[in-house]
Amino acid sequence: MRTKEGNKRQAITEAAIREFAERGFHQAKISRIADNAGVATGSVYLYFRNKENLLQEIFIKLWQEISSDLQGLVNRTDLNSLEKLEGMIDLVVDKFIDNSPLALVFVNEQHHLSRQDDNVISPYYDKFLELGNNLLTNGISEGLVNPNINTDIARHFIFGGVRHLIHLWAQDSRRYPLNKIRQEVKLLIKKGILK
Amino acid sequence: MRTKEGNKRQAITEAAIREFAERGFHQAKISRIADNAGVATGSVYLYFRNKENLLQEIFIKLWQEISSDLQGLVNRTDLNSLEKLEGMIDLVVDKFIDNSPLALVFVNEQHHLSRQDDNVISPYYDKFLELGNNLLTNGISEGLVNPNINTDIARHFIFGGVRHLIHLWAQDSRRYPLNKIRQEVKLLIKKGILK
Amino acid sequence: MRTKEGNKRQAITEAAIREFAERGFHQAKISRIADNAGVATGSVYLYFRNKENLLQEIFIKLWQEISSDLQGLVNRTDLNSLEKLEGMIDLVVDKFIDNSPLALVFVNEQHHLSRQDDNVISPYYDKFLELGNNLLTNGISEGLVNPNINTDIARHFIFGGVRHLIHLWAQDSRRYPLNKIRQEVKLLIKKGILK
Amino acid sequence: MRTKEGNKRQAITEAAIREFAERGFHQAKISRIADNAGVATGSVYLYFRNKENLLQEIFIKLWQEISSDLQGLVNRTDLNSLEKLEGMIDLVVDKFIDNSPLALVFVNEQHHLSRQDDNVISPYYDKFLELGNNLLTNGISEGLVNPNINTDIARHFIFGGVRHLIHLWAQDSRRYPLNKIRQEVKLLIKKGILK
DNA sequence: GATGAATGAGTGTTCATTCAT
DNA sequence: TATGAATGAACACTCATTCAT
Repeated sequence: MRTKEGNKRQAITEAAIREFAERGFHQAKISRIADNAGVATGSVYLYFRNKENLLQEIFIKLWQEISSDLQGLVNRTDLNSLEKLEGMIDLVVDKFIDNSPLALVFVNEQHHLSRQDDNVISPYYDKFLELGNNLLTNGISEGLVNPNINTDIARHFIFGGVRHLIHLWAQDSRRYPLNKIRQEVKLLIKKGILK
Repeated sequence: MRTKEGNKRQAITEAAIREFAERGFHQAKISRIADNAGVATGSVYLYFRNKENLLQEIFIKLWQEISSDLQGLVNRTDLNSLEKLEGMIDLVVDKFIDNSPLALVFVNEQHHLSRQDDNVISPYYDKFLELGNNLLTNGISEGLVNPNINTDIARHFIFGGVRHLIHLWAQDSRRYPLNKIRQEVKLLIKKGILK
Repeated sequence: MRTKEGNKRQAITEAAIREFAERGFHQAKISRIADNAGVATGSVYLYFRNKENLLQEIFIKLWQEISSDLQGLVNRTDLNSLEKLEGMIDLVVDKFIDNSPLALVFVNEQHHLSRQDDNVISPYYDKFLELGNNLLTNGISEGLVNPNINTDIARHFIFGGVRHLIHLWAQDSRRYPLNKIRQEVKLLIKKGILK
Repeated sequence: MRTKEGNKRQAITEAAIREFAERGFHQAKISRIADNAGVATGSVYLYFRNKENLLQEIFIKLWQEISSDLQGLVNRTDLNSLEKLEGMIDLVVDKFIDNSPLALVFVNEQHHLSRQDDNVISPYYDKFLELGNNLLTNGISEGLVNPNINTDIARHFIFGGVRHLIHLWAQDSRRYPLNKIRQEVKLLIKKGILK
């Protein structure tokens, strides 16, 4: 069945996410993506410059959505820094909860992009992590966060931990349910690991 | 420059680590690895079955060393669970501290191997993480660790956080010095993020 | 020179026959076949699975044609066994008479295929030789053929003799003209070697 | 076990015959030949110029032996032309009867040599076939052989038939016992196929 | 816009041959 | 002579990308 006109770009993107998730960027074949999207091989190149760009666009869209959601979170005045930090975690988790292939791409293929010269997603990424920093810094001001921690490192530690747990979920969603992960991470942040 | 006899395997391995770190597995060229190792292209195949196996052997050696160091740590009776947990972090950090290309390979290319049928490193990996679990469980018994945490998730959270920080260091060792990372991670575990 | 559209498979096949005839299977280069066919190297793989399969398809086509011609011969009721045996010789000779490279491939490369697991041509080959046996057996019944001969061995003897003579012709068509070979073989079969 | 000194050349030759018979010239590996001969890879090159030459020497030795035996046959005065023709068949059959790998090499790999510029075996081959011609010609003079046949073609027909039957034997010695082949071929020559 | 046949650059791997020991 | 580790040329095959239709 031919995909509805105008939906081709979307269909290609979705097929690409599944292909990249399943095989990794280099084993992914444009022709298979096209097949699964219900379009001709050549049509992929009407919407995307090349294979690299196809991956890039997936990340751009993902980060734009995260970024947009983030804006709403930042603007809320009814939440303190800790609650906003939790909000960030929810936001990321919710982004993947019904799209585990996207999670696998997010976790496994980001380093392909950072290797490129024109790292178009780093602005989003940086902004995201900068907010993490702000929240931790503000949290210190608000007396919520331990003032002895290095906020730069702490945010990356949390990001890395969450990223890895999302990977586990995407591979084995039974053993590592995303909602349990979300809950446990918040607990770890709030209560710490030690007694 | 011809490499000293008997060092060829080692020279190839080291050149491969640099190549894999710099370009990633798929962009890595056997001929460039051979060149940089000072051997002929064909010589790579005297020591390694194929490109995949070359990567695999790098991981096997790395995990064997970690595993061996781990054994010594486990057997110590002068350390409590928390100290052993810190020891695990030191152990990983020390493994990479003078070999940032190896760190990049470790962080970026592990998923190539897990995709393979004969995942020869997962026994090491599993054992490593199992120890993390044991230490957290024992830590609870010893009254050191917060009994409300899910130890399975917590160990992965810590592993992911450390892994991500090592990646940052390997890319920008000035901004993220490994010793600072080590110190901050221990602090985060001990004191938690919140006040 | 670009080959007319739709003729590519045919052009590749013909170039392959010439290449295999001239150099033998292992010295044959896909890139040279493609060049001589006026197509790109990769295009060979649009039509043939691999080099082996390219040879195989040449044999399949050849044997299918022989098999088809054979069917017509078998069904004729106006010929006795001896005349049909002569018909088989004509049939084989006519298959090669304007295609000596094909003859060389037929004679020199058949053993590559028989070495393979999926010997797709042996059904044709077996059927062909089975008919030889039938004709000799019937010939005995009809009182035309010497009843003391072993028909199984005799058919192979004739086949081998013809095959070898075709080889000679393909190498030196002046000294061993195909029509003369055809005529002499029939004479040898009919009159025998001895007086 | 190391091969007795001075026997290395022989051991290599025998291993090569087995290897060539089993895999064909191009799939044959020098290193495997050396292994099976109980010598080092490099040692093969002490006795043979290269792989091609190794095959060549096998054929030279074979044809020299045939040639030598042939000499004895030619010189006999107690045999008529027909008996000498039968003697040629016996001579060839006896050459292979306890060495079927050699037969396979003889049948399958001869065309590798003819492709070469310096066809060192063709003198032997030509001499052998020339004798066939002489015997048939003399046979005509003696009133034994059908004077209407083309002796040039007839000798090749017989040679090709015998060669093909030897191939069958080498592949399936039960179904096509060499002594039966010998007997049937003589019968076919003497009595002809037709009644 | 859409197609998919055609392109051809790129590379992992093999193995005959060499040569330092 | 003998070794076997080392060499490096050679090539089948893949697949991202193009372009005539």
